Amino acid sequence: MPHILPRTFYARPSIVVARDLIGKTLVRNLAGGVCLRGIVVETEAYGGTKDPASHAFRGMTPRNEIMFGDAGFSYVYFTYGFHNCLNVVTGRKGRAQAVLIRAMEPIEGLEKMKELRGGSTGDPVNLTNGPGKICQALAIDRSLNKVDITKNNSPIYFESSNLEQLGRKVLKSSRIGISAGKDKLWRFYDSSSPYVSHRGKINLGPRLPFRLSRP
DNA sequence: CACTAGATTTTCT
DNA sequence: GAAAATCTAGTGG
Repeated sequence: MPHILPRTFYARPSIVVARDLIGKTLVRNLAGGVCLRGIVVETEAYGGTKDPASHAFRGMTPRNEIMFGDAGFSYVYFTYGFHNCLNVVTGRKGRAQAVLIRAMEPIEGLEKMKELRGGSTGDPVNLTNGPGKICQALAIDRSLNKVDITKNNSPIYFESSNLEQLGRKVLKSSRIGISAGKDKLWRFYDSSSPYVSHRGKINLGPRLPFRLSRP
């Protein structure tokens, strides 16, 4: 039986949480009882004030304040004038660690996701193969910043998945889109998922068919 | 398929 | 004032 990931899951180093979130289910409850779900296939870990790529590198600001709080809360930020990105706060209070959710495989509510993404996106993979795309497909914006993601009435939470054990191979690489801290291999992804972002540049491994075709 | 320019606005220096 | 944890459309091979 799937269960909501508790705060103890998040209260560990971001690198561990990022790795363990691969294969978990991201659940987004919309108003009106609509539920959207997807399997997490790509994440990135961000350290606190010691990580030059982290928003917390230069200390606490109004934007990153939630990173300095307890684990198990959302950190949603807006960037490049267009896009929102979803993170979960991890580690011990004050450490300011977080994990960026970069890609997922949709498993429920695909029609609603398409609609939120503005209709056809060409290749179905384009629905959720990037941090900005996930937020658009799941209707996530800054109004969902600082949300407790360990409650079953939360608009966002993660749960354990029956699909976790389906032979996923988790690989790691340097993080994407950053200028400092590229030496750290803190990006984790399911090597066989077609939904992983930046395929072909960094990712090796075969592009398998849609995972939903599996039992 | 590979590469890049351009969009657009928040955030912090 | 500059940079940004990105995306899309467009070009060229």
